[in-house]
Amino acid sequence: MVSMKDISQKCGVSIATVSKSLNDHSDIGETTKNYIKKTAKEMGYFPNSSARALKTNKTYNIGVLFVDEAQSGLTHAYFSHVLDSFKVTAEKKGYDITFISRNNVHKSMSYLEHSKYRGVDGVVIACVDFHDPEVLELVRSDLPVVTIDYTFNNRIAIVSDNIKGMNDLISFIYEMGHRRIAYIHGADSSVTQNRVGSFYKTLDSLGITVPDEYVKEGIYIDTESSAYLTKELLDLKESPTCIIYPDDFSSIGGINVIKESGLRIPEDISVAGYDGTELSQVLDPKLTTLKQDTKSIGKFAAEKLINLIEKPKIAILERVVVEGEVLRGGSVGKIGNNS
Amino acid sequence: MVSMKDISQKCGVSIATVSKSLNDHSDIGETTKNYIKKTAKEMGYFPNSSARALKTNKTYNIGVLFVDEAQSGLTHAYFSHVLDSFKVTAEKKGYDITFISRNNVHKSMSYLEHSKYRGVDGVVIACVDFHDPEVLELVRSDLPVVTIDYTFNNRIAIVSDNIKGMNDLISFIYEMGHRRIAYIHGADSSVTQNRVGSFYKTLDSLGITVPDEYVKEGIYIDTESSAYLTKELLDLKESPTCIIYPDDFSSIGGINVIKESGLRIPEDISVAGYDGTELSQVLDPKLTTLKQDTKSIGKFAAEKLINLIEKPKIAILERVVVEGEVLRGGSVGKIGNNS
DNA sequence: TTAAGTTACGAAAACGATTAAGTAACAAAA
DNA sequence: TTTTGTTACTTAATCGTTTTCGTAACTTAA
Repeated sequence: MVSMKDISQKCGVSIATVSKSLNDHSDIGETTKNYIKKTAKEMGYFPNSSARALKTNKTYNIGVLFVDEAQSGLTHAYFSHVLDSFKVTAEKKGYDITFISRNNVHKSMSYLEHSKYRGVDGVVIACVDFHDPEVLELVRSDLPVVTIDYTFNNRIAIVSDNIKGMNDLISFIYEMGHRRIAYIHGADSSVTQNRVGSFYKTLDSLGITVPDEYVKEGIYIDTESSAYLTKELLDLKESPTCIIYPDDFSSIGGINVIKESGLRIPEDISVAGYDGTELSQVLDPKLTTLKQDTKSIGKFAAEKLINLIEKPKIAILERVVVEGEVLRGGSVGKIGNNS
Repeated sequence: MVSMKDISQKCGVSIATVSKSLNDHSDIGETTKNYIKKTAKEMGYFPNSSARALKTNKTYNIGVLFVDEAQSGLTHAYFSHVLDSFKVTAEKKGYDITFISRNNVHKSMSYLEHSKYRGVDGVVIACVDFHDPEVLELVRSDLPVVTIDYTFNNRIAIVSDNIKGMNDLISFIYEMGHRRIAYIHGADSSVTQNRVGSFYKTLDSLGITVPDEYVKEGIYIDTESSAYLTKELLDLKESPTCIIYPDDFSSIGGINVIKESGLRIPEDISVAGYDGTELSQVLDPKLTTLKQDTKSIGKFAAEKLINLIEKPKIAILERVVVEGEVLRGGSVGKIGNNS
């Protein structure tokens, strides 16, 4: 690789002059500056990021920490969409992204240590177990951090509005005439808590009391549990007219069970998902679901994090709440005037 | 961060001694070595990767280049699985991964330049347009490279065995009694060519002539085109008894059309996908598909690339072909003895 | 006793950049 | 004319490592 030294020799100036020219310092003459820039380009110069990082303590690299219960890693539908948007936004601002993990050969390296080792300028944390001591260590460190879908006291957070999301979803289902609404939710987490809380609150404000049997704990992205729990719901004396699933994918488990028992969707029973993945829109009938705005979430996360990195004084500690949108698929049907 | 300097002061030795101790050089006494290692651990020392990279020209960082037609980025089902496996394997060997892209703020930076700028030790290339001049520049460079699903002359390649895969898939379908088999394939690419080629060859060797109308060019991961083309197939005077789709996801488009036209799967018509994603296994009936061994592909890619990086002399130029497996779902039904 | 060899460490240069401080050369002000 | 101020550079230190080359101190062989 061609270095500043090479350019300085070719141009007959000092290395410092080259550095300052390329970084547009004001104390270099216009002609020299242009000449150097031109030769640099001609010679195919690109800065050595390691050298620059060593000196400036800035890597233009952002760490991504993501671990989920299912170890689905990058294949996680929701996260991969958020990450993709994050990546695109970050790259536009000159940042690359690197994964922070513990698979590392340096077994003893914690997330924080890994981050410091790589010298990332900041870290985005998503979908992990936020009670993990190592995650807490990272959150409490002096590194710029934004969290996704979880809020810490002194950290910027980007959260999907699960409360409004669930409220909107249920309101739509209610408007369609449903009064017996069941909810198979995912494993316990702050996201789940918000959704479940909102589920109860919304129905309560609509004057509906939810039987205990209507709320069941399932597993995210798991069709077996959703299938099993759906059976339980169908076997109830008074079974629900609509079932909400933890997410789009797991709704398929329920849908299959429903069809097997000879029921039709939405004529006999309605179903709804959550996430608004591509999948939900190709099912037949289309799945009614709450589309989380993964694009905005990823974009905001990147913007806020980079802002925090570059202007730590000005950056404000905020909690950005990103609203979703109800996708009114045909899987939730209209029920007669039995208001 | 604590540096070698801090350790050297605490231990009363030179920086060189610290460095050599931590790197297990033979010219340091056992006692000193142990003492230094112990203090290093106590002080929470971790090497500064930038400094090390600057000096050694080794970053323990691998670049990942992935661009697909659909710009689906990380959300690409096949690729995200391959990448996840790649990532896990690489991390186990102490390598982190960084994405190589062109979204970068340094607009003029090519893939190769980006790679050199970041100083990645090697690059894995997948699913991109392998005719892109920039990709070629990278492939022809002096950087260690492995490609996935495409073979260059002087490069290690890991390829999914699309020829055998399609052969196996069709053989199974044939065994189930099908003789009129249609194939909606994806956009042109070497992967597609292999599959289509194998499709024709296999059927030919089974003594079946494929009518031109049975082979249609669709789009990967696209349900609209698969739906549209399925309609065309159903409208034929002599429509196929089985339709193979570009991939699992797009098969849904076809399945919906089939159901809408009142046909049952597999009683009236059979369908098959390709990939073997989770999705294929939760459809009802389960989709018959060819499961590509994404785990092995990612793992091999990482292993071969790291081997090439660490032992460039010994590493052999090979083309690793990874076989898939037919998942015999219920979507392909048995047809009577009309051999 | 002396030469040669071994062991265990240190000094210093180098990787490629950034930047504070210094310095010529020249112009403008007093 | 002298002082002061600009402008346009250069020098040199520095970031945290690695590594080559020395070099004491001690051991062994002659």
